[in-house]
Amino acid sequence: MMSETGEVPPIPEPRLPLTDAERLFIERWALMAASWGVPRSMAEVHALLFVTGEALTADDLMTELGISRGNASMTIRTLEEWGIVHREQRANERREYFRAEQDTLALFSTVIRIRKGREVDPLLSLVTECRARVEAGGARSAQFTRKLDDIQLFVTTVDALASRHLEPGGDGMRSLLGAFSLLDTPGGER
Amino acid sequence: MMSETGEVPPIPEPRLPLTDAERLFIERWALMAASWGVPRSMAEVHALLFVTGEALTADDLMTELGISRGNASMTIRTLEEWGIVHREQRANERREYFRAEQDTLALFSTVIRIRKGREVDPLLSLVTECRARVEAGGARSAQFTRKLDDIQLFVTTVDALASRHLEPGGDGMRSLLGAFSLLDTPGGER
DNA sequence: CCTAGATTTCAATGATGTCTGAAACTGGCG
DNA sequence: CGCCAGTTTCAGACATCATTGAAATCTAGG
Repeated sequence: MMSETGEVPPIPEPRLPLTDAERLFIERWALMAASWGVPRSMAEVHALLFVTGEALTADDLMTELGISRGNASMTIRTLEEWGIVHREQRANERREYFRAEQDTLALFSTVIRIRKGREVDPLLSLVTECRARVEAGGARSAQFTRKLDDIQLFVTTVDALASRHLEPGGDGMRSLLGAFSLLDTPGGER
Repeated sequence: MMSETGEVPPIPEPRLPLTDAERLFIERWALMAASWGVPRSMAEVHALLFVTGEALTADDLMTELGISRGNASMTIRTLEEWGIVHREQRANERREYFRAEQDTLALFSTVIRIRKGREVDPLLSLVTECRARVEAGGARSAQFTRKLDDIQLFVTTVDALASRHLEPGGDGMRSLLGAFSLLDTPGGER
């Protein structure tokens, strides 16, 4: 595929000389991913794509990060499902290239949306099911109901916020951060 | 307080007949804890203490949840460090009782504060260290710097919010939820 | 100072989830 | 039609982390 012309093919892929800063970023990003419940190698793949902004092949990922082909494949699929990595096809090229979402705030927005779905939304069905089973008679039922009310208050507020500012396409994240700064300036308490 | 008179001491501990709703709550809470990075048995212990609101002994926890003494001990220590469970000493009683924070929103506040420390704050040192290493010359250095700027914007905003509304003692959580509802009503975009 | 009830610690075990590597699959090209 | 570059799948190896249980430690009372 690169022997097409037969002349001066000395530099096959000048895409990937990483700087020190970039390497550090990848390492730390992967380390943090642990406390996020994200597999290390998945975080590495994403960090590499994110930080370079380049379109890379599966082999680039494998050699640069020292992971297996199978791992790279499955990881990329997941990243794609999350919507933070996209496939690209090059003319006259069989193999696929992968590129990461470059808008940092959109990335955070996506991550938060996914985690809200995993970690906050289930609380709502918890509340619903528990409500269906509290018998008014129980000694602790009043306290319990109050707790359920508070949980629901929390979840619905987060929900409203998310559906307003965290929708897939938009740049709602930036407006959300803006709104927060406004909240901060008045200096209401203490 | 009920064996005071010395007569009819037939029921040693009437603290713990759990209702169906309470049992369900504990089960689900523990299940969700998995996606939170919290050990299952730790979530169970906390859920039991939280949902009943009673002061329970280590043995209560062990028999009700079917966990070992060692596990109960270490788990309680951690919950104590997080500030959502407290020890109590009863007069004329050697063994300790444990009781959970009962204010639901204060609980969420604590959880969010802890997770921010684990998951958001490290981003700041990542940014700082990376900045120290970007050489202005690199081909991608401009893009990289922009990303670092955005990450820092995100972290500092979250930080400001947290230090204003999520401080240990206060009921800042309620005011935060209130502020969010305000944000929602105007209906700025789309 | 000793004893007994209660708690903490920690090495060994068990469970859970990630990663690898080889085999199966896909689709384009000679 | 069959080969080849590339991609996906999956069973088993491996690593990580929670949990146990017994031994060490602690503390109040005798």
